[in-house]
Amino acid sequence: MSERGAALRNTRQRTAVSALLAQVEGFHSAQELHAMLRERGERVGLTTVYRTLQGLADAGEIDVMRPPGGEHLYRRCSEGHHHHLVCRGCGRTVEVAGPTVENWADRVAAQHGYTDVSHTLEIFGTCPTCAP
Amino acid sequence: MSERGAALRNTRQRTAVSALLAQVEGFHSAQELHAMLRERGERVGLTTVYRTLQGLADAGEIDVMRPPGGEHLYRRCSEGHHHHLVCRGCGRTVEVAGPTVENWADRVAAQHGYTDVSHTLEIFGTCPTCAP
DNA sequence: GCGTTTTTGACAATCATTGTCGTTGTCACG
DNA sequence: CGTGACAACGACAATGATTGTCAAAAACGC
Repeated sequence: MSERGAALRNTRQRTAVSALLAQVEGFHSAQELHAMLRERGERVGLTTVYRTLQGLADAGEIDVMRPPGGEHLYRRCSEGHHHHLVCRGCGRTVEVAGPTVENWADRVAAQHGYTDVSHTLEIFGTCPTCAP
Repeated sequence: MSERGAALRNTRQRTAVSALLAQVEGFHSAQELHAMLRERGERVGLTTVYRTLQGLADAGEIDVMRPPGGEHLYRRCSEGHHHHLVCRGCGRTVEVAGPTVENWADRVAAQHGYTDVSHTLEIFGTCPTCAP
């Protein structure tokens, strides 16, 4: 077990998960994605779906959101750093980029002497469609 | 104040949890807090600790953080809205308030027609002490 | 092809959190 | 001060997402 380059192998399952993520909209839980794969006739184990998603998340190819509900949600997102504006009602998600926040967070952290800074930010609200 | 029906009753257990939170520093999980109460000789059920913490969180008297690790962490914080700058190494936490972010988040949400906006923000970094 | 190494996947295990429900303590009102 | 209604407690069971296990299968380099 060398810590050296993982050298990820191309497998049918990994391809299937990536392909699925490229097609679906919005956030989905690992279990949902697993169910979708089964509907499509792809035989992929739930364990593998979890591991593949973790790998993709580590590689920065997908975003992970951990809503209060409990399940982790995954989504294929645009490359750059960004955040999410999520509707409480229908779950519709908008990607938002904010240099303002990035700078602010970095500056505040620096003021306290913190280095190697990262942050997580989620905005929740009610979208026009779901408003009463 | 109003008729807000909760009508929370004053119980020994609730007092104990509040008192403990007023004394400890930093974030602690429900299980940790429960263990501390037992050490102090307070007999409080784990279920009650969970429910009390939830109640306090709903009432806005404590903050909840859900780190990737999985456990929910609770902490008694200052009243106003603020965020946390947490050290990855030692967990030391600094409260930071940022009108900048609040305004930005509200504005962005409004631009997309979202109402009833809230947000969560955590900043992670390495504090001076833990830096190499 | 061949052997090595990674990956897979069915299943069990983990573990924080929530539900249950009979008992107990509080508080309001008489 | 007594009493009754009802919230809160708490031991335990249940839930359910995620992770660990490990033999079997697949991929890749040669």
